[in-house]
Amino acid sequence: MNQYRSHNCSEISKKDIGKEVKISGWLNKKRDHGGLLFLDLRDNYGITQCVVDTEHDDFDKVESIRLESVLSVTGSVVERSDETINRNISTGEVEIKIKSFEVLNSSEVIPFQISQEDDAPEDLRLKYRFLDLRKSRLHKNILLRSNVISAFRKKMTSRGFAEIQTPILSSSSPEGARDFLVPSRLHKGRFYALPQAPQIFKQLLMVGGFDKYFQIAPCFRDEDARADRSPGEFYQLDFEMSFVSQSEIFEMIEPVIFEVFREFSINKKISPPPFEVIKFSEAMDIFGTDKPDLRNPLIIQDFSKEFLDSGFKIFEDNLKKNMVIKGIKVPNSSKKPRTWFDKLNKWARDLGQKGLGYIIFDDDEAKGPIANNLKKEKLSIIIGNAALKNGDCLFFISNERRNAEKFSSFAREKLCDEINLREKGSFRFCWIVDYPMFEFNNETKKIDFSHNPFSMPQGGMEAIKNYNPLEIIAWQFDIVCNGIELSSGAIRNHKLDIMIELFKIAGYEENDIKRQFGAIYNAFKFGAPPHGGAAPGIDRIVMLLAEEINLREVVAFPLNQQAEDLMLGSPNLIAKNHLKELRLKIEENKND
RNA sequence: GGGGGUGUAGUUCAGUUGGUUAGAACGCCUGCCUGUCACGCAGGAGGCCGCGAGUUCGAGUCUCGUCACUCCCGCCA
Repeated sequence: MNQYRSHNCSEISKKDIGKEVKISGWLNKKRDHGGLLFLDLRDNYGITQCVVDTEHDDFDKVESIRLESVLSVTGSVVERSDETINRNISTGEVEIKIKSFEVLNSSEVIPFQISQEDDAPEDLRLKYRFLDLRKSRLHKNILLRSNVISAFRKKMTSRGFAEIQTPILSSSSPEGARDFLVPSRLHKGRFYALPQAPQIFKQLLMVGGFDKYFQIAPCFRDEDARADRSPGEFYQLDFEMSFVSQSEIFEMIEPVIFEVFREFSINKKISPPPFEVIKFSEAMDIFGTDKPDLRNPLIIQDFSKEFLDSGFKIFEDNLKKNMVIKGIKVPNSSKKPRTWFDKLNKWARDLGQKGLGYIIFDDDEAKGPIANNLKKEKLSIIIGNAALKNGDCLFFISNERRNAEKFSSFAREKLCDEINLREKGSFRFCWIVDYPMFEFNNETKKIDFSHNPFSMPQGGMEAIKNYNPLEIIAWQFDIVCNGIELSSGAIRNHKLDIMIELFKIAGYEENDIKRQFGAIYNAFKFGAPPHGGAAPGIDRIVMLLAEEINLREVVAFPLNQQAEDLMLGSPNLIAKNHLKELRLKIEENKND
């Protein structure tokens, strides 16, 4: 028999009545009746109530044990009377009458409550993460994460994917996010970099003939945090396949994701495969973003044409300045008080817009300052094109295209929540496809890669020869769920001549590729198979499944927003001799 | 790098137009209590009101600065 327990804290039941058992765990709660004392013992699996009364010689000692101490209890399993059964816990029909006990490790007074939610500040929770992890919500999240990862492993393995590790000490890449650097002791002045993703390695695995690769891959990016973006590190279900088309990648991964969401969510409506496919350009038009939340029924329409020569001076002037006019129709809003519209207007101004104009449609007529200034025939065209019905409002955003798209996507979300239109209890997946290969950089006035320089352009060399670079579409795609980007992927470019042409467009010479991406350049001269893949973000998937809005709630030991570990105190200062060995010197700056 | 929010007891919060000794709940300590499971009852301890200036007869409250945390923008091919 195990030294510490015969059962865990969730498994003792009526069938054990009369048995002598031993359990160990944390003292979750005490209820002291003076002559009678109840102790709830908690472990990873559940809670068991133990009871002791003054007949026991060590009653006073038990009474004085502090919450969250670890103890083991030996005693007999006793049936509870009907009126004292606790239906909330699995062991609620029985309790343990304590014969003997041992405090295995006592606890000081805890800095925040564990047996009940107490909204402790996050920095305190992070400092005492080992206590925070005992709380049922976080504990469940971390176990969920474990189960999700394990399910992904099984599903990928059963589909013939090989799990292969790639290096953590890798080399800095010139494009993309800032790297974390690791100084080399053996090579003065040289650095490793932690991989932003195993991108190059997985492509080289394809060149190495492995056909189907996956990995639960840590990725490191030295960029600022968001609620859904951990600073420092995060995990992806990284996978890559040879001899596949985009649609075959979709067919492979859709059921994997669907099944995981179905297995690990309760009572949720989940988009079944095949997922909706939306072109990037279409998404930008309708949603103003390439990560639309499809639970939000509102859509964005363009009204630039309608406002030409319309009589509404402000928008006419904007159109002359090459701006656009976007509209969002919102149902059930015409009866909102004036203050509601004023607040929305203020909200828009706070976000740097000139305002948020609107037409109210009620009693079969359009009202409000914009409607009053519009020529009649233009107004009826707008009403017709927006299909306005009584009760609707049509909100307008006017700005330069990029800005208008971005803000209208915010407005679409804001208005949806204002009217409470968001579909509840569902996971809505879609693919965003056909990303442009290049984009025009307004600052440098040059053409840049818009997404991933290693994606295959649709149409291959023909497209490069026959189209304006900004019209070239890449075999590049994202998976989006409820407005969160879960994954991006691509059919990779495995042809060196095409790659050289693409890099030329972006202003690089062949030698630049050779120098910066030497391994790929080399490998693609020796028989690279056509290949492609993607990398769904594990943290975000678990976050959605756990219904958390912050990534830190699904990571066991997260960094805070400033990328510090408040428990270990990292990043920390390094001893002089350690630095010396690495031949590093810290430059003191007066401004620091 | 920039913008917003928050900062009062161990924790969550209240604190009036600036005005006596800064309150409550939970937690902690002490006592009472033999069927609780948010146990109950009584009492007690616990405060650099984030920090620093300033205005004022007087600042938790007003002003400026600063720090911490958080959300967002930039950034994240």
